[in-house]
Amino acid sequence: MRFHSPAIQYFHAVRRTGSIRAAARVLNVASSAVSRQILKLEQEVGSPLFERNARGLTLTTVGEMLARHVMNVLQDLDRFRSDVASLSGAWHGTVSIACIESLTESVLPDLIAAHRGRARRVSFTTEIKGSSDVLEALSRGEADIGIAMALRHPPDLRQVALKRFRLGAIVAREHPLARRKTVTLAQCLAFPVINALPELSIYHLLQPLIAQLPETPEPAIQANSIDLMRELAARGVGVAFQTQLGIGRLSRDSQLMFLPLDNAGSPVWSDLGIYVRAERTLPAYTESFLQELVRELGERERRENMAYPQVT
Amino acid sequence: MRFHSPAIQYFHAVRRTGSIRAAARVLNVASSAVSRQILKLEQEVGSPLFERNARGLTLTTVGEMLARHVMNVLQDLDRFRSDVASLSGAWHGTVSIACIESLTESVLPDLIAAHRGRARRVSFTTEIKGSSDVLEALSRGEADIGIAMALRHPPDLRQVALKRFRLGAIVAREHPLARRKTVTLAQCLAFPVINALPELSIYHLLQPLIAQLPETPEPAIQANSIDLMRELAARGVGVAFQTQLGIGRLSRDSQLMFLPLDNAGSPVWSDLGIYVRAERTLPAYTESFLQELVRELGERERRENMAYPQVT
DNA sequence: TATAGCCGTTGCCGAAACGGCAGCAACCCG
DNA sequence: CGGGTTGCTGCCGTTTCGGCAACGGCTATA
Repeated sequence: MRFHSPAIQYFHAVRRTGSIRAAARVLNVASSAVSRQILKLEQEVGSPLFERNARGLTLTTVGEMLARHVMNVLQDLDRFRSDVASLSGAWHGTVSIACIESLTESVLPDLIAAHRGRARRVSFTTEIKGSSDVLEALSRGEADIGIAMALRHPPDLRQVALKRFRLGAIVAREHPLARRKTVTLAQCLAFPVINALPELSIYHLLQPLIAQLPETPEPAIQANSIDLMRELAARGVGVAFQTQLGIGRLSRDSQLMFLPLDNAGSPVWSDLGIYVRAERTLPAYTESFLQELVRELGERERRENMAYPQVT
Repeated sequence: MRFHSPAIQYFHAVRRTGSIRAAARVLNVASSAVSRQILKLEQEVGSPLFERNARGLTLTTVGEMLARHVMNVLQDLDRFRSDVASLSGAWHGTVSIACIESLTESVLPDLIAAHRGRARRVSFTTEIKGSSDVLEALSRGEADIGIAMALRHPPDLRQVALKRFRLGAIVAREHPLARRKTVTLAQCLAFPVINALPELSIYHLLQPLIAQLPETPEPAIQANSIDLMRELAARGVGVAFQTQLGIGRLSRDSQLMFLPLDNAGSPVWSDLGIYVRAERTLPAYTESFLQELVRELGERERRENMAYPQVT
């Protein structure tokens, strides 16, 4: 089912690999063929699509415009294929997800496992990244669904849903703070603290609040792995910060306590956004998973807000 | 700039013309070439795209799916072209509008004239149709922007804006009703009435209300032209029904009076929707006009509601 | 019932496009 | 200064495409 001119596919491969010869290897054709198609494209558009650097190709402005068009075409082709397939009952395809780390503990594996139980022939590709990398991967067409901190998102992405979760302190069961219902940031900083590095978005949530405090002691530990921070907190090394989403299993085992943060009487929110490329209609199997994801996150949001009502 | 395989373009032409030979004439190629491309497509998709009737071709279910994909591709190609053109400062293209008749008197000509004054190289195609035909033309990709009564719209269309205008009685200045501020339907029916035929959406707005009345006299005149109804009302032939949008000039000349309808104390609304194909990003010049259209209709809605406040 | 006018499809053949191979100059890095 | 890479370009066989003419199927009209 390859009814689009080879130039389209070749251009797409060259953009992704950043090199004509590399693209040719991926496509299993001679590099000369790829080179010629690119040149032909540039002639028809009437403007160069790539800047030829010594070590590969970079998109020009016009090239980026064409890349956007080609991405729309190829992604819509995928959707068409899945539409035709689902007509004959065969539901198969690959859902590609880019996601931040806080969902790896329970949300994502639970959902994927459940979905695979129902639709065995739908496979998944997941990639864990930082929030801004998630959005970037989505923009570049390397993922279908993106889950990230709800920052300002580029206009070519669409925010499907926005769920807010309370940020809280994570401490071991034996920790002195563990018997409190809520904690303030100042109370936490009296103890050794496990801080996130700037590449994690928790850093950007907490930093403004910490900066307001009169004194800011050195954190005991800084890390860029949520998993590591969680495990450290469970061993009583210090106080970590997370939403409850990220500590599912250890919380169920009662090894970890989640204490909602109280910032001058109001909660500290961590906004989670679900994103999709705006100029695109998703294949049926992807759309189906997307809706389950939104429903599940909504459910967790609801449950949390019942467990820790907003009025502290 | 034809970097999509000929099969795509041929398929599109065949779908629009409903015949291979007709498509070949439009495309300036031999009919055999078109036939072969269609057969090749069907082979690659693995399923027939058209049903061969004695007098032409009709899309199958799979064919409709491919038609949707092809439409997305070609419309997005248009947008890409306009993006490239606007990069070099040249803003040109054609905005294609499908619209119901009530806007032909002032809204549409005013807007188009103003826009052409600013962007001389943007041309327009307008087609006046009934509401459901407007939506259908939009779905088939025969228009970029659709303006129609806000019925339930198919899921492949997106409602960009929804503006509501008061439905009113239109009478000549000398008409006995002309000195009233508002009128009820019963009051109107005491006089000769110019009714819309079912193909106009006013009919479907008024019919339910008329049916509620104890007696429903025969209308004096039935017509399917808003222009004609307006001119008849101006000549004192009877009472017609319209929104104020459709009677601009004659109203300015004070030949016609607009009397908002009062239905048991509440106004009768006529909802106007602006529509666009959902799976599509508009070219810059089209988007620009669309925004002016939405702004202008919003402005008219606001002005009307000030002239005839909701509380009667 | 015969016929003229559509329709889509198919063989045949020349023309155009495509892809593979090998070799070119330009560049980076050690 | 070589060894590696990059993209580009003749040359040539293969594939694809399009035009022409003809065929069978169908409809409407005489």
